[in-house]
Amino acid sequence: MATIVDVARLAGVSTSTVSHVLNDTRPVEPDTRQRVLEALERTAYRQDALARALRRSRTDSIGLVVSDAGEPAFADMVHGVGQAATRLGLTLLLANSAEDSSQELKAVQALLERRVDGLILARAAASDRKLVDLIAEERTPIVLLDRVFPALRFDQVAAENQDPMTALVGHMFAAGHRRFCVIAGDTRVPSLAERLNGFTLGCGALGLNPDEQLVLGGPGPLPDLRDRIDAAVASGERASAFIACSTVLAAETLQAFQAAGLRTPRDVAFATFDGFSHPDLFEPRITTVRQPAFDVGTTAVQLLQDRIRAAAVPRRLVRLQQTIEYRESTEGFVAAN
Amino acid sequence: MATIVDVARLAGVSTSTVSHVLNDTRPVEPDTRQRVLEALERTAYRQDALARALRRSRTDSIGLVVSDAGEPAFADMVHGVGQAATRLGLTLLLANSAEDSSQELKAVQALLERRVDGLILARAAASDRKLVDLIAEERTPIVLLDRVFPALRFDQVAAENQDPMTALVGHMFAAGHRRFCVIAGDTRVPSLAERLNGFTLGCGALGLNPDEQLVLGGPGPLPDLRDRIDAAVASGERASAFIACSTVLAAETLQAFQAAGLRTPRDVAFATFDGFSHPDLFEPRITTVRQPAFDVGTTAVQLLQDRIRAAAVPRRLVRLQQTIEYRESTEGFVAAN
DNA sequence: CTGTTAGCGCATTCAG
DNA sequence: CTGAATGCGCTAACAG
Repeated sequence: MATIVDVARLAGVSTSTVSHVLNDTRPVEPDTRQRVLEALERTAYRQDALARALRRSRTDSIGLVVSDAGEPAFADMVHGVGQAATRLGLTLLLANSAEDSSQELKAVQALLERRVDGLILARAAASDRKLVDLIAEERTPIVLLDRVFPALRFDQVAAENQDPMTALVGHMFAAGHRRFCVIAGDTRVPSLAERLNGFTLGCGALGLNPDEQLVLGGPGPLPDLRDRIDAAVASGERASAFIACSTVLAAETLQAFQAAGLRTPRDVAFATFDGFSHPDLFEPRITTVRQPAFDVGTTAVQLLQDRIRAAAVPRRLVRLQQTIEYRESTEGFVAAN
Repeated sequence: MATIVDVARLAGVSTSTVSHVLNDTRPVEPDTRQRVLEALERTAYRQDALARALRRSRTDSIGLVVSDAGEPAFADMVHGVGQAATRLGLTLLLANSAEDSSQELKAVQALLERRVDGLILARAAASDRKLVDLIAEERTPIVLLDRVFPALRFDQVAAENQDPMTALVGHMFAAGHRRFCVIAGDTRVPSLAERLNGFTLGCGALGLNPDEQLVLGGPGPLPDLRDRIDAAVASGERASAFIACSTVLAAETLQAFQAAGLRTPRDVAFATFDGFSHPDLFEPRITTVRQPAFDVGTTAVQLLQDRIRAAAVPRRLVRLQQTIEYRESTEGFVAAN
């Protein structure tokens, strides 16, 4: 590859002049500029972003590490981050931790070694203690995505989780439901904990006996989750309404329904967070609390960019509103009271 | 940040020794090594991948540019590429061209400037002529993903598209269908052209009159696609079987069915390529030609890695088999002959 | 308006 | 077994 030296020699100027026409960073006499331009052309010169970054100590790149690219909500966030980055002329370095704390730590270190200008991080359910220490001391700007820890000093973005859940419970209560089963998953994940919290609050406000509500999940992975759901579905005291707190949990629940020969909404009411694609094309049509995942992604980039350009701006925690898409799966129940 | 110089000073050795213990690239006396290790620890040294790459002229990173991260098949491929890259210790730089030729060109240039060791490229439907020239002359290894151009000299990976379509037509023919509508989309995309080709071949082999088959699509974007589908659906001479060649085309088609009050398979048979997630959880259950998208991604990385390590290996074009998942949407038709 | 030069942080050759 | 010195390709003082 041709370097700036080759170009300078061919144009009969100094490397500094070449650099300055490349970056338009100081005035250059029209005809010398012209000569440089031609030399650039003739040598098929391509800038070396590495050398440039080393010298300027800025890479114009940002890193993104997500805990689970499999979930559709994350896929949309990644998409949003990518688009926003492109729009700002930033290259995106992507790493997937697959919910694994050691992979996550390695990924963050790798991105930091590559001197990304900033980092967007959706922490795994259980981060390595080292990771927490590492990012706490890190000078590179960091934005937390989706999995929000208000106690930490970072800029953060996530959907509003608690209130929509409360509203959802209210909606189903109004339809006559009194016994709920909530498939909560691993509540070490903040978004899931917030959703469960909204559930509890909602029940309390409605005067429901919390003990009668079935909660599947807690602070840790639930290896026999599917069995637990099956049991809840088969129970003689079965809840009339089921709420899944994420797409994967929803899929498990629907499978359990199917295995038990239950249909929605005929036999049970059902609603989920995040949900599936094309929800109106298929049956059952499921009431879904939908987060603006793409926008969560673009917002993360925005926060990061602001932080990169002005370290002094106050820390921000942005919550984006979710939308409840009401569909048939929560309709048609008649209270048995 | 501490540099190698700081570490060397603290350990009382030369920078070269530090470098050698870091990379384990020449023998070092046990106790000097120990001193270096301690100094590394005390300074919280972090290697600078930029400087390292500049010096070694290798970045240990690969670039991926996809034409449409929205399609679920691409999302899976990205996932596969990411996982394979991680496994090989490569960082992934991701860019999305959004099917736009100028964005695509810019993305490729940006990645090349960052001196990726290799590039995986799912070309947009209509690439800029400049892009074609650029990659043709490029020395950086390149692998073509999903959108395959056998005439080009690159390593390439894609699913087998033609045969499964032929088989699918045969399956539906056996069920009694004689009039097909194929929603083919933009046939400048090789995978779509191959699928359409398989359709034509399949019809020919079955003695079907090609003129009676309705083909929606061709070499270019079809802006009024949905209108055309609606017309095909409303036609008095409506086909009894519809085949969509991609997920987005399938979604359009299902919407058209819905708008016309048609149900699958009661009123029309339907099948699609790529398809939707959780196909057995929802109705209609759609016969789907499913490609191993994740594996397509990992294979691309494998080919690229081989090429990076040995430029002389012969060029390879890998086709991965698709699976036809037969479901209700193509059952239950009784020939009207 | 332009050229000379000193590093950015590291790997690596060459001496010792 | 170790150190000194060079340069990867570029930007940005500084000097003219």
